[in-house]
Amino acid sequence: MKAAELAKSLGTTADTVRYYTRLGLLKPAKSVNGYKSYSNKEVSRLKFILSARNLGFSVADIKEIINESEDGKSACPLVRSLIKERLEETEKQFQAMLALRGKMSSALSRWEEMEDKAPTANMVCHLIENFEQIKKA
Amino acid sequence: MKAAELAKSLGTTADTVRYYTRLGLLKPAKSVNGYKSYSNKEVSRLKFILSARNLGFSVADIKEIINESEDGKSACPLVRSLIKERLEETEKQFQAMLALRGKMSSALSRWEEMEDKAPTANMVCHLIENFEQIKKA
DNA sequence: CTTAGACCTGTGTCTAAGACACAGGTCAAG
DNA sequence: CTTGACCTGTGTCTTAGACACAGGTCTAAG
Repeated sequence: MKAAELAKSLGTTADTVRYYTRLGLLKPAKSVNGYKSYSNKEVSRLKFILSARNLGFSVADIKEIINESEDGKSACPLVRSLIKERLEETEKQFQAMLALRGKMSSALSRWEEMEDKAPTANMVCHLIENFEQIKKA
Repeated sequence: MKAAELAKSLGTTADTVRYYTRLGLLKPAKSVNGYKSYSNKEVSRLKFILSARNLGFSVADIKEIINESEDGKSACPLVRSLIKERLEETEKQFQAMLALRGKMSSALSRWEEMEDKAPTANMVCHLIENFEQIKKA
């Protein structure tokens, strides 16, 4: 099985397959022609990686998880602790995006009623430069 | 004014100042000793950049905006159209994060009641591997 | 004047997770 | 045997700075 076939069978790209292979998450055999040859084991391995990515784990997390399981240990405790961390990060980013979205949207609606101004020596764009101040007023 | 002074006066880092300088957004004079020397014009320029970053513009956007204004044109139309784009992107990312947060949080709570399992030949971690399926059941 | 130490410099490299470019290899149809 | 479609591995690029590092500057003490 070639990289592109594996990729297509799981709905991802050959570049992604090659990336995981470069990192050592997939370990294909070298086929005769020098191409990498992926077996059924790689299919389920990739399926696992994609599921984990989908749940918010980083590739580094996944590497750690796989290493643990390859040592014969249960990865479950690690998995639980990692997702706790990732969820906290996600929550922070989520709040940040929420705030940003509000700011952007309020800027957009305010700016639609404001006139254009030419730049001056100390002003690039009055829309941006006055935004925070106006807000306070 | 040295990079670190400029940075501190606006609550950012010297690395950030140097980064913007590298990109040509700040154009300090060369001081005698070879260090870069920032004037008051750079202070207001940096203030502008930080405000724009804060509103969700990318550094590339800001470069574009500054170029427009340095051509003597009003950057306002560009600014409005850029923020519209950025807001749409932010909205998409926001929805994605919302969904991800929900998925992660539901995974976490479910996994806390599930037992550890040792890995098998075709299973790295049953928590992850069974998550989507269980959800459907 | 000298020296120590604190602080600063510019430059180069690193990050995540692939996407993209590219020179070249493979392979089926003709 | 050749054309063309598709594939390969490798190297570089992306964001917005952070960090490392060898060395320069500057102030205070001796």
